[in-house]
Amino acid sequence: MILSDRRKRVTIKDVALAAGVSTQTVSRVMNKFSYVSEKTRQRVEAVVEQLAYHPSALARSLSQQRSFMLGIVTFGLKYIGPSRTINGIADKADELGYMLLMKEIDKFSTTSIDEVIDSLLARQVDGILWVAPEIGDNHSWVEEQKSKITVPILFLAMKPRDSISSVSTDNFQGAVMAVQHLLSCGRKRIGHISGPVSWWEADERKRGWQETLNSVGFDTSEYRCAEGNWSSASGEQAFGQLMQKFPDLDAVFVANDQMSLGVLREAIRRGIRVPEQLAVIGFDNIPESAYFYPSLTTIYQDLQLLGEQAVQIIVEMIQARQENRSVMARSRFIQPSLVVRESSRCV
Amino acid sequence: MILSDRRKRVTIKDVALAAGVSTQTVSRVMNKFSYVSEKTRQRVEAVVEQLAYHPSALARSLSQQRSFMLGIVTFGLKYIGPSRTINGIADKADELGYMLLMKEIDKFSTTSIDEVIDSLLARQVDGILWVAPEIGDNHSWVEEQKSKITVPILFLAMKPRDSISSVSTDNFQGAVMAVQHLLSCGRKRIGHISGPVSWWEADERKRGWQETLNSVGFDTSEYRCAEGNWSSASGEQAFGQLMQKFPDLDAVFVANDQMSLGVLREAIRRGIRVPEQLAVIGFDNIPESAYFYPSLTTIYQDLQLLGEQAVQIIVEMIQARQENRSVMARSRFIQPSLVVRESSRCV
DNA sequence: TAATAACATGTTATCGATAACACAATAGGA
DNA sequence: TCCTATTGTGTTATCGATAACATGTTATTA
Repeated sequence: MILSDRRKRVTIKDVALAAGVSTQTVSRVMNKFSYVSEKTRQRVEAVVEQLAYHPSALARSLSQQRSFMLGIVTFGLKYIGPSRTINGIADKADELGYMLLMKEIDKFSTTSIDEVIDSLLARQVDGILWVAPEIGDNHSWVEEQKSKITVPILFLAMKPRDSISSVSTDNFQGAVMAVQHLLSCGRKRIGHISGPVSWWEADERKRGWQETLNSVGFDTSEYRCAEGNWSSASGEQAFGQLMQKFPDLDAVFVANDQMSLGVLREAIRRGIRVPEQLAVIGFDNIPESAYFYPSLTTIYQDLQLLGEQAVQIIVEMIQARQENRSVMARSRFIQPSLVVRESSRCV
Repeated sequence: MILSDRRKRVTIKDVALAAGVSTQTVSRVMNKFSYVSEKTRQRVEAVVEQLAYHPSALARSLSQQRSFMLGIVTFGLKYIGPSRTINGIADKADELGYMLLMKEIDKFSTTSIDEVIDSLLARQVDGILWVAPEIGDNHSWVEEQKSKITVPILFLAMKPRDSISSVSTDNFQGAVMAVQHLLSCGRKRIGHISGPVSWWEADERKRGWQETLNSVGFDTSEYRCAEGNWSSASGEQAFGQLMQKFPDLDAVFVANDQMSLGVLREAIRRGIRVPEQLAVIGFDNIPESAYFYPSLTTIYQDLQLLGEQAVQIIVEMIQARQENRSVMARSRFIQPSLVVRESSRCV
């Protein structure tokens, strides 16, 4: 057992030399396929074992022009949403043999977006997953720059657009379900606390609330809505405003669970009994929401699944491009579901 | 303006050819340093601009034997803790010019650990951050395998060991602060709901509770402790057990905020008034805890900072190795702090 | 038995960059 | 003026693998 210099990595040449074959043969053994005699194979494998040879994925990427890495662009990793999604991405990527090259962005300036994409492309990622919310027109660059991006790119939680692929939770439908549930419990005056409406997701949820009320002929001339910023603090505050203007509210659909928590707290402070006087329904189904007081009815969006599907789809796109097939860009939706708990018990 | 084939990447050769210089000169222009005449520089830069040349970081990594990538090994990304840490890591890495190559593990078998490390090394990461909890002896491989890992490695949240570098929150000290706070409020019968004690972090928090009570001469012959699994459900259940056995409890230190939420809920169910009859203190300071009912006193651990420091340290280790200096392995602690809220108001 | 297919292996070029070295051309100092 | 140091640029080798091609050896088939 020869111990070579610790610092130096064992290369395919070392193996070839030690086994008395060409590097090409070693490469063949490592990658299966192609013909190698049993005898040679065993000899090479023995040497590989002995020298603890591990091929350089880096060199392989360079020569194959393929890295088996996915570029992940995220925003707001400290929040639970993105990290759940990443979790699903990581699982599926692992299963399909891809690694993740991550880059977090903290703003949406054109230059920073350019830089991020360049840095991923420079490392030869095979595809890019854009895991960042659509806020205002921060996705407008997509149309112009799309042609410059030389690898498949898939957007998560983006408003559907022609000729761009995306996967999103059906926020609109989720909101519809929430409001229908409240209606079915006999609630008549249903308010809404939205997320920042410049966010596409927040806007969709709001639209779902509004259109559902319209569709059953409810008066929405009075605009029973306040805007928060996803935080519990903002939920608490928005609910205060709402109650000030509409003391007769008997239900509120809140755009996420964190804000719902703020609502519940403020309700207690004001002596409003939930659900007797006021039904509350959230969105997301964070694990804690089952232990709020009262436990929170909410719309469950499966972000883990979203991440998994995203990887599945982008890998298909990568394979298609590899085989020179072209695939239709497509926008997909994942359906959320209703989780009924105490905060909306029928009265 | 010549539009070349979309598919083909612009290489240094294309630039060299177009500018009428050697590739080496282009390389010199791209990397500053070294002598290039002003005239040549401008000509090359113009061509770079025109062809939209972006150097391949991949090729550079191969030839420089340096990738400016950090390997990140995580566990339990779906929980908020790890993702907060990753957030800090991502920020600092970006600042220092590193990208993150992520790999999530879901179990701790020796083979899977081997595989993970190999896959990172195969891609030539410059260093590895191990962002996974120490559970039982799942870190025992470190001692044996350390020599095989050819790049610096830094562990987060690991029990200090000689000749291994780590950064952790001082869980013991956090627990001490929590219990001292309860004592200073005049609480006499202080229970504990721990995390899974096979986790080093959980064990440290428990030890802090125990030793603090011992140090002030409190009777700990009665073992006022129950074990949870970090979830709200387990907190609720553990608290039930605890009250069954020790109905006279006047305070409880809970090993994380999620479990505390379960405790608060169960306390309400049992008609126990918090904080009048029972003080509750958690650990972590998740954003929601300020909006629990009552709002939760807790120990704040700055995971973001933990991540940032980790990157800072590993980059120093990388630089040291690059310059062939050796650095002492060191275990570091980050101090948590006490956040007082309603759930422990003095009576 | 000769032609052909399947198997087995080696050689050379390539992926896209940088390192190391070589060699001019200029500038400054003795 | 000659020598040396500083600049500026090109050439060749290298990083660690695979692709493409070439070639030799068996086995199969007509």
